[in-house]
Amino acid sequence: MPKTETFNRNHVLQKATEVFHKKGYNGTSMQDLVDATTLNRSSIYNSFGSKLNMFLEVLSHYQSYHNANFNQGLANSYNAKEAIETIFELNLDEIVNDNDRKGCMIVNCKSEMVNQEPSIKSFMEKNQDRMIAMLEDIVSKGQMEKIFNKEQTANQYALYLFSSIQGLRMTGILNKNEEDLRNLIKTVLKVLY
Amino acid sequence: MPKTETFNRNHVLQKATEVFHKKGYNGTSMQDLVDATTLNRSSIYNSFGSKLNMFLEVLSHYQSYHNANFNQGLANSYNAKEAIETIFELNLDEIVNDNDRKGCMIVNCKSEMVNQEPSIKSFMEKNQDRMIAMLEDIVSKGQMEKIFNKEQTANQYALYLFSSIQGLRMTGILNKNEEDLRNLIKTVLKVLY
DNA sequence: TTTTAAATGAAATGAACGTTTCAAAATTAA
DNA sequence: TTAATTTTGAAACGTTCATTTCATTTAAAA
Repeated sequence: MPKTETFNRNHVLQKATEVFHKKGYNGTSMQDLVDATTLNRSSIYNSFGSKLNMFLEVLSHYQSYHNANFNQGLANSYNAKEAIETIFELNLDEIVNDNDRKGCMIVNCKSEMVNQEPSIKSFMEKNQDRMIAMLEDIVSKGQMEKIFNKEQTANQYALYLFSSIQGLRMTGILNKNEEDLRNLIKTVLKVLY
Repeated sequence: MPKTETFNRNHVLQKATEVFHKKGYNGTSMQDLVDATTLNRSSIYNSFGSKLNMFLEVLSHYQSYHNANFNQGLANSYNAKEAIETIFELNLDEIVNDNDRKGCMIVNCKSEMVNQEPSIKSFMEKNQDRMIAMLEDIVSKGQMEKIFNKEQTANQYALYLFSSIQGLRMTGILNKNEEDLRNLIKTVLKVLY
């Protein structure tokens, strides 16, 4: 009986992601989203409820796209050392290909909205927990394989790596010199071996 | 002959800094600034020209306040190791005392505006150059004193430290556990010794 | 005291903001 | 074809945006 949703929700989210990533939440207007998605203003509100709600979906979309990328990289890794190096390599790729210096959308959003919007704060807390759990898992395996030292706990190293990734993403906004960044990563990882 | 500027420009900048730091550039309205400074709307435009121009002055104000803090810390340091530790300690203090999780205003602004506003990009490039030059100088001294190793150049270590500070500030937005952060800093600095 | 320029107050500018409304068009299942 | 429901278009909502205007008030230098 009903007319079913005709537009491709993922495609719309992708277009919305590009705008939000480029301009940030407060810098993006509803008109920007109408233009980018070529959806009608009413359709956006019908389907997403509000600008904030759409942004939250966009964040999840961006996050799962990233995770898919990471998981594929990790699946192809022989051991913990390679897994960690893959994570940093994927981040490096994103930096080098980020021609308009947008940075990581999740890092940007954390800096823009955590202290303003509880739903975003909660998203970021879960994101951090998940990231650290994943890193801790890898480090832990590396320590059992004696590839990584045990001078600090896997959890401590995980927080260190999480912090280093954020630093790398911030640094990569202005410095996209691949040699510099590879060296930076090398220095970051040295402490594990 | 003329009536001279009666309001305290530094005090006004301080109040404006608090708003911009809390809400970000796009999240701050002219009304917010009128309320915070208790200056008249016209006076703000007379004295600062535009919102963007005021923000640029605010950034410099924030930066020089920071530099003063850092320089005092550095002046009291016996050697390069202490100097670097002081820099991280001062950042840790700011994180722990940042009750509303605003993060570092310069990091936030970099993530919000570098790809949108050329004047901000230029500010951030200069900021980065200055920071790295300062860090390189300290590392270089530490290497001469044989307190730091020479496995990487002073410039490479400086970029690493710059990146680590940004990571620390991003991490400190959600994680303000002092033990965690001290451990993180310890891990960051280990590679130098 | 007069001159000069800055600070103020309050209102207005027009554009943009996020959101709502609702009738018309489109599409699918019965 | 009919009934059900979503998408669309376009306009409008009231609010807020950054900025301008200008007459008035203030205060210091001449």
